[in-house]
Amino acid sequence: MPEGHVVHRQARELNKLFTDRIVEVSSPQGRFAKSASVLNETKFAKSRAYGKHLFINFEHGEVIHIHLGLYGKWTFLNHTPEPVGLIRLQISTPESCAQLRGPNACTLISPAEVKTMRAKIGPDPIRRDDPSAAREKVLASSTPIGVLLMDQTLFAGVGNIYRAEALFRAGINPQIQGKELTSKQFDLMWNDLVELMKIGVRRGRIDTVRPEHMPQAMKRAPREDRHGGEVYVYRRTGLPCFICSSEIAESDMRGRNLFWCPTCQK
DNA sequence: GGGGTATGAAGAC
DNA sequence: TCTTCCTACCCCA
Repeated sequence: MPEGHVVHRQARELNKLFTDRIVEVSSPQGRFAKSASVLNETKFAKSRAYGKHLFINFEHGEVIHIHLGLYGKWTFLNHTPEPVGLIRLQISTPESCAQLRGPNACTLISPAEVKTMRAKIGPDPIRRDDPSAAREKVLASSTPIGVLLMDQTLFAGVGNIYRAEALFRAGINPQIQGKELTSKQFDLMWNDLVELMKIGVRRGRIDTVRPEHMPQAMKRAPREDRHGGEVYVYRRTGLPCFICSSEIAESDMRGRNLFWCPTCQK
């Protein structure tokens, strides 16, 4: 259940384990079996992450496109066990094994299709892409900024947690239209995402609480969050804001859970 | 054992 | 805006 930082980490891990290695490729669950058999015993070239999309290149130009969706998950092991659960894709060498479960997408695509997909992926804060085009679109949009932040053509790799946390840190109400933001606010938020997501890639978790608010954050109930990081608002509904003590609010925004502080994000 | 939930996004209306 | 897809895990009985 990843946002962009996780996918970038997975791309690195796959490269570490398999780049330039002849790999076994299989699909124990069967749904990717035909493509897997084409790639089996060929050389793994390189994996790359763009936003939440992962592309794996093989020696003869074949590419696997993977999108984890809500449930997708990679497991990395130093041995190849008997399959447990539904494994869509397994890549292995005698020393390493990567198992993919529950992806939204796992397909063999052509270089031309890679190009088409890449064109639809917007600037990625982790790749330090140029956000100029996204800035222009956001500042002209009558769509709420909370919706725009989830638009992968504008903010590739940003998901529900980074959305909520970036808006909180900027003191911006999620309902505000894109065009109500100033250029400066956009840049501050973009640069903040660059920083937050860089930390996310390094640590493998989402931490957004500034040092001065950590004492309040550490006082919370130990079971309060299960996503692993220290955050201001994500899944803290009804709990006191670390800055103003107001209750964190939750609502539905276009089918996704939205969290914010009604006081700090007027 | 069943129901609800989840860090996502495409496609049908 | 709604439905669908994909899987594991948690909570409750």
